[in-house]
Amino acid sequence: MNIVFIGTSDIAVPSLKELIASEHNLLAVVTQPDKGSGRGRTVKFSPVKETAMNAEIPVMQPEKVGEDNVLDELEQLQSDLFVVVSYAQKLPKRLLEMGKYGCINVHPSLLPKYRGAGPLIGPILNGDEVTGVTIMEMAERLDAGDILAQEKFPLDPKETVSSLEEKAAAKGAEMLLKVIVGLEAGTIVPHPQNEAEHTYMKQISKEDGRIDFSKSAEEIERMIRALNPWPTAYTSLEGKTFKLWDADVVSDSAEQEKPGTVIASGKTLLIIKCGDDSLSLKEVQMEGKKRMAIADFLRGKKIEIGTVFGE
RNA sequence: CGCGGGGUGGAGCAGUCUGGAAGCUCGUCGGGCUCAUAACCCGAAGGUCGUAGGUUCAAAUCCUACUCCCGCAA
Repeated sequence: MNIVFIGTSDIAVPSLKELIASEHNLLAVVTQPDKGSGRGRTVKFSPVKETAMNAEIPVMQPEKVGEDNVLDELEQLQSDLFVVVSYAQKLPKRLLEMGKYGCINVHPSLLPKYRGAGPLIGPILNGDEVTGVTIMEMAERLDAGDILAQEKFPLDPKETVSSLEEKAAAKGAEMLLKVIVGLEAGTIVPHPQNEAEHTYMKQISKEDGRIDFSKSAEEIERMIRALNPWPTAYTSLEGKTFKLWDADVVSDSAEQEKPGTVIASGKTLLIIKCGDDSLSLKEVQMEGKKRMAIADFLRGKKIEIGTVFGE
C-alpha cells in the first residue's frame, strides 16, 4: 500500500519505523518545520524527520498543511492512506478524504477519554489503573473519529509520561500494521465513539507544574509523574526553582504543620508536609544542577527541619 | 550570536572576588568499641582542580580560546 506518514515527536517514531520496515511503500513524510529551539536556539530536526532522512524518504515540512499548494502536492502523490501520529496541526477536510483508505490517527489513550493535547498526562494525573491506544479514522472534529482498533494496558504505579510514552508508542506501532492489513482486507468495522463519555485534556503549560503543597500528597505525587519529563513538578527553595522528579507518599502525624514544611530531614531522607499526608522526596533537581538522588542532594546541602518550600 | 548557573578524590559541595602547602560532609578500605548497628572512636587509600594556551617567582584562583552539563526563555 502507498502511504504518507504525518507526524513529529518521539512517540511517532516507532510507528514510522514499523512502516519503513514493512512491505508498504512510504511516499513521503510530513513533519513540522525545523525551528531554532533549545538552549542557544540551535536548529534541531524533529525525531520523525531524522528517522525519515535516515531511511531516505522524502520529507515535507509545510508551515501550514492546510494550504492549497501543499494539498496539491500531497494529492499528486496518489497515496492510498495517510497515517497521522502526533502532528499538532489540524488537518483540513480535503486531506482527510484524499486517500483511498482515508486518514488514520494513532492516539495514545482510550478514546473517547482524553481527547486533545494531553492523552498521556490525563490517566496518570487522575490515577487511572488502565489506559491504552486507539487508532481511529480521522474526522474533522479533534479526536472524534470512528474507532478502528483499541487496546488496553495497565499503568504502572510509578508510571511517568516518559515511560508511558514508550509503551504507547510501541503498542501503537504494533497496532498500526494490523489495522492497515485489516483496512486492505476490509475486515475492520469502524465504530463511533460514545460521545457521552468523552473527556478532554487541555494543553499543559509551564505554570501547571508549580506545586501547591496544600493539596494531598497523593495528588502531588501523581502530578510529579504526570509532568515528567515536561514541564516537571516544581517548587522553590531559597528563591531558586526546585524540581521534584520522584517522591513517595508517606503518612505522618504532623497535622498541625503548615503544608510545604520540612518535617523530617536526615542523611538520606527529606519529608515535606502536604495538605494530606506527606511526601518523601526521592529525586530532586536544584536550579542549574543536575537531577540527583535525595541522598546526593543532602550531602552538599543541609536542610533544617522547619524549612518551608515554595515561598 | 537569546539570558543565566556549573564542571574541584567514588558522591554532593566549599574554596575563585582579595594568587602563596587540596578542604568539608559522606562513601570506600583497615583497625577499635559493642550483644549488635546505618551509631561512635582511630587510621589509610584515592584528585591531570573540564581541555589547551597565556600572565606570574608562584594559578583551582587572573586573562584567552575551546568543550561538556544544567536552569530560564522559545
